[in-house]
Amino acid sequence: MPKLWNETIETHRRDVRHAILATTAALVAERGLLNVTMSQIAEQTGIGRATLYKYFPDVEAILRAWHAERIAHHLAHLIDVRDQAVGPAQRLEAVLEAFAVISHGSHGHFDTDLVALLHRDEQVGHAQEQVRHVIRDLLAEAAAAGEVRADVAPAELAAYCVHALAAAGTLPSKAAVRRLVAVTLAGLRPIA
Amino acid sequence: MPKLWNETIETHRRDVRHAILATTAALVAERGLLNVTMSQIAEQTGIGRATLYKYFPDVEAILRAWHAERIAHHLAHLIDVRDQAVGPAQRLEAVLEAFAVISHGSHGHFDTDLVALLHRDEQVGHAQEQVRHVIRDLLAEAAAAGEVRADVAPAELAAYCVHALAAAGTLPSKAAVRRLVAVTLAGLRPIA
DNA sequence: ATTTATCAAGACGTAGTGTCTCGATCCCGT
DNA sequence: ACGGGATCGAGACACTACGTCTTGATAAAT
Repeated sequence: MPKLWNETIETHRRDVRHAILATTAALVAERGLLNVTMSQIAEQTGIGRATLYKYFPDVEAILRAWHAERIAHHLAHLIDVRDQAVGPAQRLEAVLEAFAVISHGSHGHFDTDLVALLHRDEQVGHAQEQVRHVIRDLLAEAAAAGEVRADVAPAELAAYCVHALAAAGTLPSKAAVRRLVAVTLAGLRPIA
Repeated sequence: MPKLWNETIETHRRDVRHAILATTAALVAERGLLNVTMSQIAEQTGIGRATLYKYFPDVEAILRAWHAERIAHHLAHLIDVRDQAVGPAQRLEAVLEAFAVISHGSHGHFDTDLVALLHRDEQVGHAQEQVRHVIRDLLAEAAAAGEVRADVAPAELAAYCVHALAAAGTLPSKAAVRRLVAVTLAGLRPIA
């Protein structure tokens, strides 16, 4: 007897998939990456093991999908924040602040380095690159406007921003996150 | 027939342990974190499975030990670099540069975020904290000398440095690493 | 109402685990 | 050189998880 039926087959599939992703992330957070099995995931999700295998071939595939969804969500949010700001420097600052808030909320839960730990999957790396590209393009705009240093390539500055703001996950408060953004922006300032 | 005997029992134990750590890290790099088993590790190391279980209870314990050794090695190196420099700003710059070089060499191979991915082990986190404390103390010295901004706590600035310089693992060249260090240091500069 | 899709329990063979035994080998201390 | 102690690996054993398959039940789609 299926336990997760509600509307159409399509929404049902989406709901099951989402439940699998959410349950897996929770199990990994609770028990660690190496101590989660397909049997546990099926049981905690409330579906059969055979059903789980119809959605994903293994734990690694589930984690990749979970990560890709989170990155896509973050990307959409950052683009939204970018589009609501005006002026190169303001847009950059708004996006970096939003990124830091995201990092702060995730508390470093394998958000950024999953690619390295799941055998360097190109798809996962690609999703992260999209976020970096948004930031790189904003840096290029701000550099062209003379509001960001132009002696370092925007791609390198984007890597700096993404990693520096990942520290937000280790900070205790929103105020500390704002200071981190200010310090990061200070590193981008044009040289006098 | 034991395959790794040479000198004393103590050196033998150390050699076996080191071989296990090195083989495990290589297997993880090759096959990914979730696809490495105790049976594979024993086989590739050239020891029996029962022997492997005498050294470590599971894969996670091996990875923790591997990580702790690398952190200890990095820490010793950073302290050495620190002690060879003179003056607060010079010592800070020297240590940050050395840290960036280490990050560059590791190419992000689960060096920094293993703690988050292996179920938040306090021991692993503690080892990383020692590195951060060295940098934090250098920041405090430099701030007291007026060479680093004092409006942000040294612990927060240390988190910023460690994460920003972790970007070195994604950079293609030593020159890019040097630019990253310069950008990171720019973020630390006292406000005019 | 019929067709199509999804489902879960159970079975099956496989792989890996974790522990134990035992004979072989080597280091250590005298 | 010898006896004692330590380590070793192969194999056995019972267990867990896997990955696939079958089958009858349930639900959506037409």
